[in-house]
Amino acid sequence: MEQKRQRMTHQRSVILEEVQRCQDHPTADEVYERVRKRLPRISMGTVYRNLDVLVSSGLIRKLGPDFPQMRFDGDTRDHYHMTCIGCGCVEDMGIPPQDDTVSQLETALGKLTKHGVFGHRLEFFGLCPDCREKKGYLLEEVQEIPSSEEEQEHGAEGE
Amino acid sequence: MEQKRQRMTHQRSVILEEVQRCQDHPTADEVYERVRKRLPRISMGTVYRNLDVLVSSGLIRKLGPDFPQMRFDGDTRDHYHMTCIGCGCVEDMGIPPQDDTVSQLETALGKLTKHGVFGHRLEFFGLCPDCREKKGYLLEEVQEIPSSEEEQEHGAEGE
DNA sequence: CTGTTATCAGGAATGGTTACTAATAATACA
DNA sequence: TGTATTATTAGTAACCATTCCTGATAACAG
Ligand SMILES: [Mn+2]
Ligand SMILES: [Mn+2]
Ligand SMILES: [Zn+2]
Ligand SMILES: [Zn+2]
Repeated sequence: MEQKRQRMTHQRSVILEEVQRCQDHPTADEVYERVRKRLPRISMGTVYRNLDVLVSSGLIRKLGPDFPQMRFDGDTRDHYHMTCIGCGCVEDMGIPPQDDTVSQLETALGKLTKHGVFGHRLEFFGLCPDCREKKGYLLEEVQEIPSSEEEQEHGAEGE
Repeated sequence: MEQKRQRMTHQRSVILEEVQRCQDHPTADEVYERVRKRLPRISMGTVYRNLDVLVSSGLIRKLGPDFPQMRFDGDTRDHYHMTCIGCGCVEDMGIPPQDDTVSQLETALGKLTKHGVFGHRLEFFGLCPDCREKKGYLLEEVQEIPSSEEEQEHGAEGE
């Protein structure tokens, strides 16, 4: 399973340039619109394909829904969730959040409020008990799937 | 604009029961499958409609992508983002995260690692400068849109 | 009961994304 | 500098989750 080496096409480099140019966070169709001004014949599929290539080679990052489906929770109390990157299931965190950490976070948030921030969300990624049992998972597949969620954000840390 | 008062239909109560029964976090189609065992003629549209009604009346919660589109970032350095609940844009947080808060968070995370957690994501919600300018926004529309993102999760706090 | 009308089932439409295919062009190397 | 190999392309169809539309049904106020 050797990775086929990839070519630098005109389309790919233009897409990269356009994503890097501004410091905003364009959606795929916004990238498409920008690129189309320079390459009027480019297709949406090419944009999506190259964005993925660029993400997996680390040249850009993907922000976005980790899983596209909405989920519902009959428990309306405040609690944290862990999304399993193995199977995509969502579990309540068995361990209650460290209160001091959270309150520090909220204190920091308070300072940010005057800058327009008034809410946050903290979510966890990991492996559910079922997926943990299927050993070797961590070593094999984990690197592939979450090229978008694993190391993606800010504070995400490897073990 | 008085809200039309809602009826308690058989379908609605069954959907509520099924979401509340287990403590997992079903997707809409999983709810559909469960409900269908009791109401074989129910339709997917009914499930979606009622899930939304139940969410907005506070009986259940919605977890899920706040915005369904992926976004891309040409800046691969670690940094936080704020999603504007007014227009949906994503901005870099002007203010760097408080290091002590983040390190505390990661310390707490370390403890969780042995429970299968090995990553997290922290994102912020707020109003971008453009939307902040359109005053009254906060008072008018904010309550409607984020019935799902505003107070939804764990640590989300009002100002 | 009865009239009003919120809600229903069914199906079509939408939006974002991915998959397929024959044609094209980037690169290794002769 | 050709030429062969094959990754990549444009275009289009398929996909999936969700929303919208319709005439029929049923909840419930009076
Ligand atoms: Mn939960
Ligand atoms: Mn950014
Ligand atoms: Zn799992
Ligand atoms: Zn905005």
